[in-house]
Amino acid sequence: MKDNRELIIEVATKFFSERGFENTSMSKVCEAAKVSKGLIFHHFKTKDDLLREIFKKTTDLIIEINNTNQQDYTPKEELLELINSFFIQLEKDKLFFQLNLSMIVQPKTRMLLNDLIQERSSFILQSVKGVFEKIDSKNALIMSYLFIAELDGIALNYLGIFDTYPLEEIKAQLLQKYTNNEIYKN
Amino acid sequence: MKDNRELIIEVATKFFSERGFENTSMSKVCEAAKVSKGLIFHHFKTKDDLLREIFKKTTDLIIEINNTNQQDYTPKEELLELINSFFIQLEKDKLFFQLNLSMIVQPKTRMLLNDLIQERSSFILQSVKGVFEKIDSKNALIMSYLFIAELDGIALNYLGIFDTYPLEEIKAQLLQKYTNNEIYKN
Amino acid sequence: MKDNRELIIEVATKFFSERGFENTSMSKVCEAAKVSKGLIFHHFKTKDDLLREIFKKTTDLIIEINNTNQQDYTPKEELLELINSFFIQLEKDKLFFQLNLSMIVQPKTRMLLNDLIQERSSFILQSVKGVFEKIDSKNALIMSYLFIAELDGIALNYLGIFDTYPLEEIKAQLLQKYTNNEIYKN
Amino acid sequence: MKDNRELIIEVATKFFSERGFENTSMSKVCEAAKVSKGLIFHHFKTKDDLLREIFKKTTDLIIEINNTNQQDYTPKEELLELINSFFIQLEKDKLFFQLNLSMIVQPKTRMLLNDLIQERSSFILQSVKGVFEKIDSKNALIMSYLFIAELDGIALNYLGIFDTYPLEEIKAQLLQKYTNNEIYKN
DNA sequence: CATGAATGAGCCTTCATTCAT
DNA sequence: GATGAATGAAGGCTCATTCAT
Repeated sequence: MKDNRELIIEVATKFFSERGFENTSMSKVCEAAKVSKGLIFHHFKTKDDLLREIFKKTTDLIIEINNTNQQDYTPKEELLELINSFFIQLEKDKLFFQLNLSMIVQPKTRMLLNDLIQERSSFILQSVKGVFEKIDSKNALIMSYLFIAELDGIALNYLGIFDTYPLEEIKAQLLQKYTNNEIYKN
Repeated sequence: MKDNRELIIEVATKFFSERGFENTSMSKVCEAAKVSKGLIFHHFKTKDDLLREIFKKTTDLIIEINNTNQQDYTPKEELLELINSFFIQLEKDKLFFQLNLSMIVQPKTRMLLNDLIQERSSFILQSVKGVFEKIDSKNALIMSYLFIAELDGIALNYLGIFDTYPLEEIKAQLLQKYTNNEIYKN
Repeated sequence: MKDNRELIIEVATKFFSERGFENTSMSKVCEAAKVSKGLIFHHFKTKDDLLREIFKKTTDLIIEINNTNQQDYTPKEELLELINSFFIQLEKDKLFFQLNLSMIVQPKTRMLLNDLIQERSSFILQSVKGVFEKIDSKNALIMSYLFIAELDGIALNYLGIFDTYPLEEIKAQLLQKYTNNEIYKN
Repeated sequence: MKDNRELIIEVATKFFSERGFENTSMSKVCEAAKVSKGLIFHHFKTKDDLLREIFKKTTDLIIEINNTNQQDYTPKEELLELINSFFIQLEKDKLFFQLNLSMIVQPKTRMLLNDLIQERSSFILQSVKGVFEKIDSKNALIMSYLFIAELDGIALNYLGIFDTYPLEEIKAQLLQKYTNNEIYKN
């Protein structure tokens, strides 16, 4: 039989993604996981705890994805690889992005997860900055911020705002833009 | 005496921004507006209704802000003006952005507001595209999408992700980028 | 323009019949009658008042129906006429019976209408007894009670209990029964 | 300690009988049962659910009462026994009849219980028909309908319409009527 | 590790009624 | 006669959480 703790996390992640944290009750999670109400509180002290556990897991996943492309690429190749895997992931697992956005944007969950969010974001920032620095850009930091903003904005718009979003064209445009040497000259 | 309906909207907007829709109870709104519980349902059939009303108001505000800069600017000036007013607004009224992001990102509110969100976004897209087209860019549409994503991503990161966000530098970088002729050559 | 007071009574009667007294709100009545909330309370001090007014009206109607057949019939003909018009009315206006039954059976409405119910029932009892007495039955009173019970029971079963109710056959049986001289011999 | 679920049913049955379904709040039931508000919804998903549970229980009780007289009676004795136990029960437990009538007559509860009402009525009809068939009456079905209507009408009048109801005399009359051979000759 | 009865606060909503205009 | 804003109590129901077993 499957590990119950893991099962609960799985079900809760799915529910939090689809309906949001506030709109998912512990009871519903129990029901869907075919687990007693007592058990969920045995494994996670509170609902907030469960959320934090889930956030940590998604952070691990993000790091894992980013780590795989640490090969013997040139900096620019690294960048392209980053963009590439971002778009692939975005198309493959919308719910994953949905969950992360909503955890960050919802006032209550942001407060709850504040420390973990900071940890994760500074990791990502450093990671991206590492790449930009190698391209010898004078202002690697600012470029990293903008790069991240661009990708996050694309995810946001793709998921929440535009009914039809030309993901492919945008990806192409982005790839071209970061290959173009002009933008690094300032 | 102040108009109660308007007062309720004001208070609710503030609460929805600060704590989120799900985390704001109608009772709390009534209490803060010093109004009876019945009255809120006299003016708005449901809580969802109240949310829609608020979303419509923020859309109006967004349109209003964008309309003021339709003067005898050159296209590039228009763009700079757009960026400028975005950053000014972002710093001046974080809650306004917070509210809009969370309404769009929260699964439940997004569902509730879906039609209104589509309306608003296509208005914004057309509006931005109108500017890019005048700059004679071959792919005004894609550039518009990217431009919007960039700004949205900046708002998202500024509000939710990074504790310290170098807004000024980013703005400078952005202004420079969209003045630079290079990016329009493709 | 139609008289508003009458209009309200009409709409309320319909709603009370279809959904019951407790399940009909004054607001819904106002809405359906296209009348302001204030007006309904201008014409009827309370909801209970409105109910009593309606009950009185239905009593008037019942009396009216029963009075029309006070012609130069023989007693037995009178009885048959009574049965006849009961069945005709039952088929023609189920809601009318529905309303009367529910007003009498619902604890709250019965309490509210108690005096009016007693008035009406004793009128009906006297009316029926008047007929049975002429048939020279020794126990006209008991027969009247049973006669009324039979009709009420038929209405009750027809409306509420049996999905398919053989109203025609039952009517035939009843007509025959009260023509048969045997039942009067005791 | 007593079983809480059963206790809730008991209290609710009493309240539904005395004040009607719509006029009994879940809170009142909880209060009277000395049980938390949450518990009632733990055992019964909704108020409607609780009602259905109660209706089922009263059906069981009705069936149970009717089953006890399946002894070696002649058909006519069976009938008299039926009448007898009906009147005994009617005097002993007015509330029981009150509840059943109001559940059937109230538009909302009838809708809610429709399937269960049909089930119960057809059981009773078959049960009564079984007796009349043995008396070799050509039209057992119609007689059964009339018999049931008569008893239901008596209950209705006794409980709801007439302040003073000569139950004893009516019972006597009824017993005599169904002993009399005349009524079976057609 | 696992169950599910039990709690009590809180939520959205409805409703009869009042009152100033 | 007529309107509709305003009230406040009450209602059904949900939910995170606890605890005895």
